[in-house]
Order: sequence, then C-alpha cells, then structure tokens
Amino acid sequence: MHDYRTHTCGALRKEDVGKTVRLSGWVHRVRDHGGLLFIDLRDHYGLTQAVADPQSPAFKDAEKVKPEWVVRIDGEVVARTPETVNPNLPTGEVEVRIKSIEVLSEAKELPLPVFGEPDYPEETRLRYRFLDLRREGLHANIMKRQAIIASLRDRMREAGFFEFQTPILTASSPEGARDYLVPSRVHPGKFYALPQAPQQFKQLIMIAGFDRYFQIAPCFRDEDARADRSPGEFYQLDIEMSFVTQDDVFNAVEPILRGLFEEFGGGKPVTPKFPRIPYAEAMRKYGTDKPDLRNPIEMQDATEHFKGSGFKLFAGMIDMDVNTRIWAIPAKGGGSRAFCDRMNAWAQREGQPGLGYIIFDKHIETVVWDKPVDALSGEMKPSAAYQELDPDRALGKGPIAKNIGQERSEAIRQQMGLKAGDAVFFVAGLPSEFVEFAARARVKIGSELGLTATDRFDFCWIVDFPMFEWNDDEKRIDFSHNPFSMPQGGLEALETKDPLDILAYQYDVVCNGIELSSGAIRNHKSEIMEKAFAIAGYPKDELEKRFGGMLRALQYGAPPHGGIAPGIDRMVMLLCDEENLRQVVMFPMNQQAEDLLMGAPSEVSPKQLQELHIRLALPKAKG
RNA sequence: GGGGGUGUAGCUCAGUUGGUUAGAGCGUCGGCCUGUCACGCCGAAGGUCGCGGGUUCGAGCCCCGUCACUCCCGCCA
Repeated sequence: MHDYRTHTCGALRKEDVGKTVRLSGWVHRVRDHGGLLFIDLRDHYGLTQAVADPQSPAFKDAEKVKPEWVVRIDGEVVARTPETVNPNLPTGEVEVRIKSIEVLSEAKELPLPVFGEPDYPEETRLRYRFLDLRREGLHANIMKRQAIIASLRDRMREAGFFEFQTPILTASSPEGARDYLVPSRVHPGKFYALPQAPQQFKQLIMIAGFDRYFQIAPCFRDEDARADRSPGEFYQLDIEMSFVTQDDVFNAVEPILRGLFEEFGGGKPVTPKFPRIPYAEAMRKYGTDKPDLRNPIEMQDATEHFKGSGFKLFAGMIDMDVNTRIWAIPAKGGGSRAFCDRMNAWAQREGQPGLGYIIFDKHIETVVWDKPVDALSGEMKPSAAYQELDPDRALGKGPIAKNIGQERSEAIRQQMGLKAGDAVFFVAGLPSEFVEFAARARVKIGSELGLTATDRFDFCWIVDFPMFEWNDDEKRIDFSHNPFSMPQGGLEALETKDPLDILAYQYDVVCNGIELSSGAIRNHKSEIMEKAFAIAGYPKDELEKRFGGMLRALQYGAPPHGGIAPGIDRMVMLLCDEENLRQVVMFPMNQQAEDLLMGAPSEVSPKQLQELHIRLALPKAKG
C-alpha cells in the first residue's frame, strides 16, 4: 500500500464500498459525539467523512486530532444509511470507518479559520497566506485562474500564435511608469530595469520575422496600488502580429476573449460581436473611454434647447461662452420628485452645484364640465375632473420645465425618446470640465433605477484614439497613449494636420466598464517615428538615446505589425466576480508593496551592497 | 505626496450622553453526548480597548499627535 494514500479525499463513491483505503489530508472539522466521532478529511480534491466508534482501537487517537492537523487514515469504505447521506458532498454517499489514524503533522491554534468564508483582516490573511489559500473560495479562484491561463495558451496556439520568452532584466525606459531597477555588479553605477511590458521586444520579434507572438508576460511597474491594480507586478496576455490591419487584430483577439468568457463566465451571456466605438463618440455618449455597456443610458447634446430659453442659468452660460454645452442624461423610470431630488442631493455631495432635471408626467389637464353629469337626474353639477389628453405626449415638470416652457420640454423629450414617468438630467458647462461627473451621474442613474444589467459580459472596442493630447500643466503636446502607435494618415497627416486632430490606430478593449487592454497598430517606419516624437518635443538625438535599438530595427525592414495585451488579472477578476486582486493572485503584496509572508522588501547585508557598489542615502527619520 | 474609513478577546463584531467589574458569536481548554456534516448541551480561560500625550472627579467613548491596515486621488507611455 502507498505510504500516504490509495485515494484522494474527493474520490470515493458508492462503488468503492467494501474497499480498504488509505487517505491523507487536513482535518477540516471534527464532530465529537462522545460515543461517536466524525472527522472531515480534506485535500485539494475534496472532503471525505471518516468515522470512529469507541470499539475501534483508533478511537483514542482520533479523539486527539484538531483542525488543520495533517493525518493519514486507514479504514474501510462503508455505505451511509439513506438518512445519513450528505447530498452536498460528492463523497456523501460513503464514509470511511477508521481502523487507524496517524498524525503526520500538527498545527498550532489558527490565526484564521480555514473553515467558512467570512472576511478577515488583510494583514492576517497575507501573513498566513498559506492558510488563507486552503480556504474553499480562494482555492477555487486560484484554480480557476490557472484554468483560464491554460485555456488562453491553448486558444492562442490554436490560432497560430507562438509563445516566446522575453528578458526580465532589461533596459530602463524613460517613458511611462516608474521602473524597478536592478543594480549591476559587473558594471558599477549601472542598472537593469524590469520590463514594464515586453513592448519593444515583441515588436523586435515581429521585425525578426516570427510573425505571430504571444506570452503570458510578467510586467513590472513601480506605481501605487489600487484594488484592481497590483503594486509592482502583474501579468498580461501579450500579443503581436505581423502584416495586419486593425481589423485583423480584432478578428484574431475577439473570438479568443469571447470564447474564454463563454467558457469561464458561468453561463452569463457574452457580447456576440463587439461593437467598435470611436473614442470621441464614447466620450460624447458615456463621458468615458471605458463605458459599461450593461448600462443602456446614452447621453445627448441638448444645448440648442436652452439657447435663448427662459432658463437663464443655462441660457446665460451659452451666451457667455460659445463652447458651453448642455448634456442630457435620460433616466427611464426616473420621473419622480423623490428620485430627482435624491440625485440632486447626491450631485451636491459630489461637489457639484446640483443636477438639473425635467420630470415627464402624464399629460393631464383639469377639465370643467358645465353640463349635467348625471343624465338620469338631470342635475346640473359643475365639477372638476381629470382627463388624460394625449398618451403620446407628456408634461414637463420641475423648475427647468417651468422656465423653458412646455414646447422646449416636449422637444427634449422627443429627442431623448422618453415617455411619461421618465426624467432627464442635465449637466452644463465646458465638456472637458464636466465629462467625468457626467459619466458618474450616468452610472449612478443606471444603477439606482435598475437599468444596468448585472448578469452579462458586455464588450466593446474603443477605436480612433487621438495620437496626441494637450498637456496643460507643461503647456506642450504629449503622446496620448502609446508613442509607438501608427498615426492615421501616416507621415502626411503628421506633416499637414493639427497634431491634436490626428487619430491613431490605437484601441482599447473594454468589458463591463473595465479596460482590459490597450493595443495598437505600430509605427513601423523610422521617419514617421522621428516626426511623431518631434511633435511631442523629443529631438532626434534624444529619441536615438532612448529608443536607439527600436529605431535601428525600424531601419532594416520592419513589417507592418500590431498587437494588444489584455490584463490577465483583470480578466480573472471579472470571471471570478471578484472586486479585489488579492482574491485572484496566489501571493499578492499589500497596498504598501510589501510581501508580509516572505518579508519583502528587506534590508540586505553590507557585503551585498558593497558588491553592487551601492551606498545608502536614507531619508532622515521623522521627528 | 494628499484625502476618507477602520483599529475593542486568537477571529468577526457590539459597547447608549463620558459613569460600577468592557460584552456576544466563532475558536481554544475541560466535562457530557452513538449519526453528525455550521452537531448539541454545561462550564472555564482569554482584554495594555493600536500606541503616546491631553481634557476631566472619572475616557473604549472627547481633543492632539502617531502607527498599522484599507479604499480613493495623484501616478499607472
């Protein structure tokens, strides 16, 4: 018989009744009835109930075991009587009658229970991550993560991609995030950097002629953490393809993402054909470049309706500044005073002056009869009654409606496609200043009114990002996304158009309001790269210094190429329905970028520093 | 770097207007219990109320400082 087990704790079934078996695992729960003792034995594969009675010579040993001890149990598989079957366990039709039990490893009193799934402080969980990982929910998430990654590898290979590794110790890139630096022992005073992404390497792989690359790529950025953003390190499904247009990238990646979400999304429907929304349109309709399309609300411009209107606040703003815009946010089913006031109060809490609205009520008017109401009695009884005049119309209510009048209110209602019982909210001013709030109002209205679906994966491509943007702090033109993107219109556009009007073959893929990835068709011509960097204020020698390798590669026959890099952690979070990365990463760091289990970062010995030619210049202690 | 939240038993939390000896559930320990699977019942141990200072006759509670964790802003080509 094997030293530790003949079966796993998830294996035994009714067919195994009568077998003598050996199981090893952790003591999950003990239920001691005095005359009868149950031990739930757990391993990776499942849970099996073992039972000891006082006649058994093992009873005394079995009484001693405690939760999370590791034990080996020898015994006989017996069928449970019908009334004692546990339908919640795959092994619930049988149990193991204990013949002998041996303790392989004891456990101290637990700092956090493995049994059950309540919340525990992050610090404890991270310090005892190995215990936390034994718990069912986290264990399942980590297993799902590895299945997702395995599936991605299969799908990528099936789609004709090849997995290549790229260096971890590489050169610092001055663009983008803060680098993690690694001192060089051999070259005093010089440093490697960990890659923020294999961006340049994957382009070099294309230039080297390998045609289709992917990698489950570790990326390192020394930036502060968020709930959905690990400090330090994370993984991307890094993809690059040669001789492709933007459409080719979409056509390659979309089925992989859709298939993945269909496979692991628990049956939630996935967008059959990802819509492609230009950046400018997304900003106009949703106020953001990562819209949650489960929320059906689309904003519209309603400036015209307020021009010269009796609502002096908005009309005045329009007169003062031609760039003033009034955006309307439709709120189906939001046509109640209580709801609109609540939204207004919310806006004020958010630091806004308020959130103007029109409520659309039923088109009802008071009608006075001066004819007999009761024909039989003939009694003359002038009385008031209400009549719904026109079910296709609605009556605008609220201060704004009062000031702009019914005609303009009705025009707004028709433009927004609203009915009686609905409402519309307005944000006013310069779009650049209010979009962010408008986007939040859209999200708030959608969720408050229950308009936003919760049981779907809604994908879209955001396309046609601007190549450059105005950096108002430094009063200069910046790259708005990736400096390696191909501008639409190529060199000619760069030479003739206003830089801020130039679009790039730059795209994002968004799911449920979460940006999964950016990607681009790359700039494969050195002269276009030189021109683009010149517009962003980098002279040629600067470009040479920073991206010399890349620039050189572009001068020796670079194929047109492009790619994308969806974030693995975020996809797993979506598929595990988790809000926090720590629920889907095996050994995460805390928000201060510390590994509490291993004790990283840590001080190193003077000898190590000496070898690296490093002397510390520590900040003075506070106080 | 900045803002918010939290910090009370091993764990999750309650703790009234500042007022006697700071409570509950889970866990731990002891006892009882032959069909439980969140077993049940009885009992016990377990507290620097994050830390330091202040106000007060009196502070878990109020004030100041500080630390830790967390969420957010900045940052993340």
